[in-house]
Amino acid sequence: MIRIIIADDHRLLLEGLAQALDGIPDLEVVATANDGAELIEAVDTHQPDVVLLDIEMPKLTGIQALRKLPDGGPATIMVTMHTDDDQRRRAQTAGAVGFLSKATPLPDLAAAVRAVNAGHNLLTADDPDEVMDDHRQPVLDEGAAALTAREKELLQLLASGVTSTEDLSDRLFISHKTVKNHLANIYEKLAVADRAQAAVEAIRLGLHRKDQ
Amino acid sequence: MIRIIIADDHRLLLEGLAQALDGIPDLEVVATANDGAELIEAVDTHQPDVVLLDIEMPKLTGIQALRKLPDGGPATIMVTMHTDDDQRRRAQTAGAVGFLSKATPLPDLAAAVRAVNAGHNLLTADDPDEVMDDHRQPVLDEGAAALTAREKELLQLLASGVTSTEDLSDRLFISHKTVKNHLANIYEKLAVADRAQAAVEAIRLGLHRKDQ
DNA sequence: CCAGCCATAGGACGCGGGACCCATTCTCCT
DNA sequence: AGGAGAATGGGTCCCGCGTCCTATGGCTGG
Repeated sequence: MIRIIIADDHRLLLEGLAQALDGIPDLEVVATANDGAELIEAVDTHQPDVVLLDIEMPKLTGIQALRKLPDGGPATIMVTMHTDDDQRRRAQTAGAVGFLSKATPLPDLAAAVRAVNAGHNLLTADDPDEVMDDHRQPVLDEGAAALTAREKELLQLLASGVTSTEDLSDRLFISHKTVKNHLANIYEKLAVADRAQAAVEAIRLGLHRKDQ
Repeated sequence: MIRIIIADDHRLLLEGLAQALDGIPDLEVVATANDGAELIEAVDTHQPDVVLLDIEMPKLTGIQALRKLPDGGPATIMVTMHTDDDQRRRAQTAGAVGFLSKATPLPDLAAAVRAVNAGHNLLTADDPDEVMDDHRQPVLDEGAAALTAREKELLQLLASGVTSTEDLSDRLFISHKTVKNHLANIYEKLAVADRAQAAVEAIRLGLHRKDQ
């Protein structure tokens, strides 16, 4: 479990990102900070593995806060609105080991967090993309990866509250028997015993939202 | 359930915020968009109740996208980095009914979403703060509010994948019969038909993580 | 004090769900 | 050409689940 602190003065980003990262199995957000001063205190209190730090912040800017962090402290990734080579250099000089835009997709951020936690410096690496790729992990476990398209459709319905064989067969335009066959296959792949457990698992896997 | 679409080119904010809002029982993020063009399409497809729209976006700015939305479409709240009276006026002229900084705390955003969904215009209201305060608490279904402590315990187990009457009675140290009585009461209060639907509903209500 | 609610427990009943069989048709990959 | 897997549909069997009804003890508020 990688322990993370996020610092950003934009609370919507801060609170949203905290919840999103917490939802990733191997990541844990132990604290959040609204400005540089709070960050210094939170790092001291919680001793995180990784810090995500916004460059633009009131009171103490990200770079200033970064300089105040102890040597040998947490690996720090700067997060910024506009990517700017000049700021990137200053971040590196101040001790950052990563530099990402706020336009980065969430899985990339997660990969970067794992990479710097493993000791990599994404700012000095020969091939940062390759380092990142090495720390991507499949979102789904192997059971879920083996699900067919039709089985996912059925799971989506289950997770949205369509639970009876009758309703499922109506929605999918197939017979009761076929629904029960699909369900039996799903139970085996997800290692569950009944449709209630399958629904819970489907939601955990994020299959309840949007198609595909 | 208030159906929401979020548009922002900063994916960390977009994906984080989407997950955070989805965690609120009466809110549902039905789609996200990375730019104005995607937003127009997503609104057409999903017909949301409320749109959260970043002002600064590539291709089509928030204001431009807002103008392209149909009259009588979703209530739109502009979300912006730097609060700027000039932009606020332009947003209002273009048809926005709310205007918030990205530094707004999450509960305030949720309150604003509920307020505009209820027909309020936060830009023209006499006392916007009072309108917001009136919508601060999530409107939980009355059924869920009527759940007893024991029923919530049972629902937590259900939502964590303990689904058979046998397992439930073992975990709660009560007889099979009592479990079935509790379940029947839960079904009535949540207006569901079986334990699979109850599990889905329990997760939606946020009863799956930590106690209380 | 007693009415009302909650948690507990039991009995009886009918239907649906899950387990284990099977077959057919397609598509895709080798 | 052949094989693997996916999607479809069928049959049987039995236990579990959901429904209805009843009952008792404990707590609480009017």
